[in-house]
Amino acid sequence: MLQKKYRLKKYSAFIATYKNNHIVADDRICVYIGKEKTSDDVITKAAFVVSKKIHKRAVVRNRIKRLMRESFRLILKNNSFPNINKYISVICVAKNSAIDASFSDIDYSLKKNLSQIQ
RNA sequence: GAGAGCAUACGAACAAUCGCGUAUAGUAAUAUAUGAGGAAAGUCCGGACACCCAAGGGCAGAACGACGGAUAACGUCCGCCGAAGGCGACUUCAGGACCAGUGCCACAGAAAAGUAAACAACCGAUGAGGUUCAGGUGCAACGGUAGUGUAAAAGACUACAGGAGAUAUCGUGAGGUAUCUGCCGGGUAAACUCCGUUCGGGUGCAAGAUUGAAUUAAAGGAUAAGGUGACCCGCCGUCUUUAAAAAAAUCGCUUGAGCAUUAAGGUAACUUAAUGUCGAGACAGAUGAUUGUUUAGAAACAGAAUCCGGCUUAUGAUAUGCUCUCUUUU
RNA sequence: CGGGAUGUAGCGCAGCUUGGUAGCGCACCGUGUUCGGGUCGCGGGGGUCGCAAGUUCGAAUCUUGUCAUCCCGA
Repeated sequence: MLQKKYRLKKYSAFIATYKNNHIVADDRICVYIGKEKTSDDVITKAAFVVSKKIHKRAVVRNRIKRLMRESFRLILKNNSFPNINKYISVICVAKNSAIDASFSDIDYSLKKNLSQIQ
C-alpha cells in the first residue's frame, strides 16, 4: 500500500482520468494516464483497479491489486521511469490474464507499459 | 487385521531487508506496540442498537407445532417420548386436528365414501321384499388370520396379534405396563381450512447525531379528502414556522449477552463465583515483495466493513480418542 | 445492506395455478418431388425438466435446502 498522499481518491478524478483517453496496455495490465502537470508542486497520484468481472473471489482480486502496488512502489522508489512525474494521475487496471500471475510477471508487464510513456 | 459409527485437534513457524493501516510519544524526522477466519462467505433465522409512526384493543398477516428444560431471543441447543431405518455402535423425522366444513383420489375396478351394485347362493310363492360370502382390480375396498356357527352368511361367537376407549399403577410430562369392553364406516392438511403458541408496525449504521465556506429559494410541521386488507410512502388544497440541501470533516466504531484459567451446581445444554486480560477498526478501503532456516511439504476453502447467538454451504495433508460388527491367533 | 426473477431437446419458449400422457417453432436425420439445389409434402430421432433431500401410491408441477445466471433500490 502506498502512502496516502500518493493515492488517487476522488470519484471525479477517476472519471477525468478515464476521459483523457491516454492509454497504454498489454495483455495483462492496462494503464490510464491523466493530464500533464501545470506546476511541479502537484504529486503524481496512482490507483489500482481490479474489476469484479475478472474474478468472483475477493482473495484473487486483492492478490492482483497488491502485486501491482508493490511493483509500482519499487518503481517510484528507484525513480526508474521519471516520465511518470509529468502527469497528474495514473490508473492501472488489471485484465483477465492477470489471474494466477506471479510478481515477476506483473512487474515485467508494468515496466513494459510505463516505458512507452513519452 | 478389515469395515463402520460418533467426536476432536491443526489451519505452518522463525529470522533479515524494503513497505502499508491504526494507536501512543515527539515541533518534525522517526521510534515502540499491534493488525483477518473457522467459516470473515451465503444472507436463511433470532436479537442488541438507532430513527419515524403508534402508544388501548380487534381484524388481517407471517412463522412455528410431541414433551420437559436451556437462553437476551430463536425456526437454535440439551435431555427424553413415539415412529422409521440398521445385525449393531448409531442415524433420521414440518411429529397438532380429515367425529367443523369444502375439495381431490389418474388407469383399473360394480363401487374411491354414498348408510355400498350386478350375477350366483339362501328365505319367500315364481312377484314384491329380505340376508349376504367369495373372487378379481388397485397405493388404498367398510377391520386381519384361523376356527365355531348358519338355510346361506355376517365380531353373531372364540383364539391370536393390531387400533380405540375405560380403570389401576409408574413417570414433572409426552408416554410406558397390566386388566377389561366387540367399541372398529379409507387416504390426503408439504390441499384450502380449523385449533394452539409467538410476533406493536416500518426502515436499516448509506440507521442516526454534530460542524460547515461559497451558492440556491425552498424545506419542515399540522389538518381534511381520496387510495390501500392494514400501515408507510406519494399526490392535491388550506394554515403555520424558518431554516434547509449535495460534495467534505468528526462522532456512531468497537469493553462485549467478551476471552482465558480455576472452583461449585446440573445427566446435559448451560448457570454462578473468583482471578487475570484487552486481541483489527479502514472509507477507492490496511497483512505485501525478496531471501534464508525448520518440516515429508511454503498445502485447501477463502479476506473483517455496526456488533453478537445460531443455521447452511466450501475446505488440503494428516493426527488423536471412544464405540460397534466380522474374521484370525493366544 | 435490502428486494425480485429465471433455470425444461442443439437454440428460443409452452406445460406448473388444479400432481398421473413432456409438447410447439427453428435446427438435425431419412424419404418423395426436381436434370441438380432450395421451397414444399411425408416420416423419424433427440430431454437426469439446474442439483440434493422430503411429502405422496405417484413429483417438471407441492415443500425445504443448495448452485448458477440476470435485474432493481439505497
